[in-house]
Amino acid sequence: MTAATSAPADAHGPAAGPRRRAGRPAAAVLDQHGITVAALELIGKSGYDGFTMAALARTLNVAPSALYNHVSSKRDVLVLVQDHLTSFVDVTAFEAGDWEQAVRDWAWSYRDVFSKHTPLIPVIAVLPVTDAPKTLAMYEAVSAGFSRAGFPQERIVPAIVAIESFIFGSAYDVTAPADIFDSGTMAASTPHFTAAVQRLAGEGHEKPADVAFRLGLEALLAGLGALRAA
Amino acid sequence: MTAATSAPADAHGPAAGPRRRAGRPAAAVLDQHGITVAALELIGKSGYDGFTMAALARTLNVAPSALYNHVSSKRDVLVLVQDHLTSFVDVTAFEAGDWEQAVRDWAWSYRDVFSKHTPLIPVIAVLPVTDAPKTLAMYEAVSAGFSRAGFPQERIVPAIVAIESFIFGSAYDVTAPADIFDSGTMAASTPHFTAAVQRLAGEGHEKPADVAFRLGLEALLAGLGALRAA
DNA sequence: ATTCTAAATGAACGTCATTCATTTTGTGGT
DNA sequence: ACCACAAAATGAATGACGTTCATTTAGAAT
Repeated sequence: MTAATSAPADAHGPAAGPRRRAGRPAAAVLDQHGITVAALELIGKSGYDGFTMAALARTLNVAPSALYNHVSSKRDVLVLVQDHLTSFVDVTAFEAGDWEQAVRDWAWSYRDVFSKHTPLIPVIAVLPVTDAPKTLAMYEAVSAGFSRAGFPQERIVPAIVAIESFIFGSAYDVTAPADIFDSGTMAASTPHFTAAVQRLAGEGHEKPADVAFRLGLEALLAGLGALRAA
Repeated sequence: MTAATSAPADAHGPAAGPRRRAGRPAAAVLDQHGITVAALELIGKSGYDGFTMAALARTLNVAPSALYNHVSSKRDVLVLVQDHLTSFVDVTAFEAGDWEQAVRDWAWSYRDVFSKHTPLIPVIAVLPVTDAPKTLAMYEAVSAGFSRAGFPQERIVPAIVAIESFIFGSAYDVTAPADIFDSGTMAASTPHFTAAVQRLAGEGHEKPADVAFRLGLEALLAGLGALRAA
């Protein structure tokens, strides 16, 4: 039921060599990687509304039903895209340098990647890491960094989950319309909120979503950083 | 395009009295509030998968097309449900008592309400407050509390947005399967992460999502609380 | 009684994801 | 070379859905 990426083909490297037990037929016009790349490109061009199995098949010059030899559902394609996107998240700062800056770089990068792909968030959030190897690799890099920074083992996963939750929520925030907080005709009945919103508009030219993300992230960094061993 | 809740009927109280210009016909079997309540009940019974316009119409003993006299789309119904649910979020602690405990109560309550309604989160996150009066009322109560607690005006909205982002992300987390972090066969290649996950399982009996939420929320409270005036 | 109009109806439509029987096409074994 | 196998591709069909529209219904105002 929840078995994502349960398609027939193996999920090893591109050139895995002859490995199958029985006869290996057909020129293989299609494979999971090709589908993933085509899907990502299609999403970039047409957005998630234009992303249909039919449209995906068309870009691959293939019948829609052919896709189902390699993926078991549209959700499966989204899982593949999600995992592929995760490899664009920058975790290099965890290898060297201090924990705080590493988390900062990672978090901003993570948010930026998925703010253009918010329809994937409901998928990511409940996806077992087994079905997403590159995502798992990201977690490994991050938890290694936390461990090296002196984080108590039993707090590492909760801390990562907390930061990730903040990132996912903030990714949505990026997509919100600029006037989302305009109270319109009810402004009179919401004086405190309306005043706070007005103070916001006058501030610097940084995007509101970025201001909120920075504020929350720095607060999290300060609060979580205190957990590290001296 | 983004004009939610653009249905013909007024959105005032239930008994708004005679107000219309011309003749007021029909016994009005349906109205927005009735639709909202029925939708919420249907979602509770059948989940968001079972929530179709046809099913909603059936519970109201009405043809599906009749719904479109009161709402302009299915998304519109979700907006109504969202706003209705927001009235279940507890903001009472902001009236009296200290800021930190008020935010704590609010945040837990907010997360608990929407963790059972995660399909609404993509809707909420980009919805102009004008289309959601009860949500606006919540913001008013919260920002009043922030203001009273000595928060600088220009930081109030970003702080609320940051906390809300964390709450939305955490709501998804509640719905994640228990074994989401089980690395399976790749455990060997992810030693740090696997070790951290194992430390987690051994800990107390509190649900992992609750542990992460508490950790992140307390960190946010500490970090954001420092912004208050003395 | 006539008229006006919101509300309800039922029959469409169009879009999708998905399934299935069938055909195609290399490859490995003989 | 030939055969048999099985993965891969095809095209038609299916079943949900959300939504639209011409038409009917029925209360309220004049």
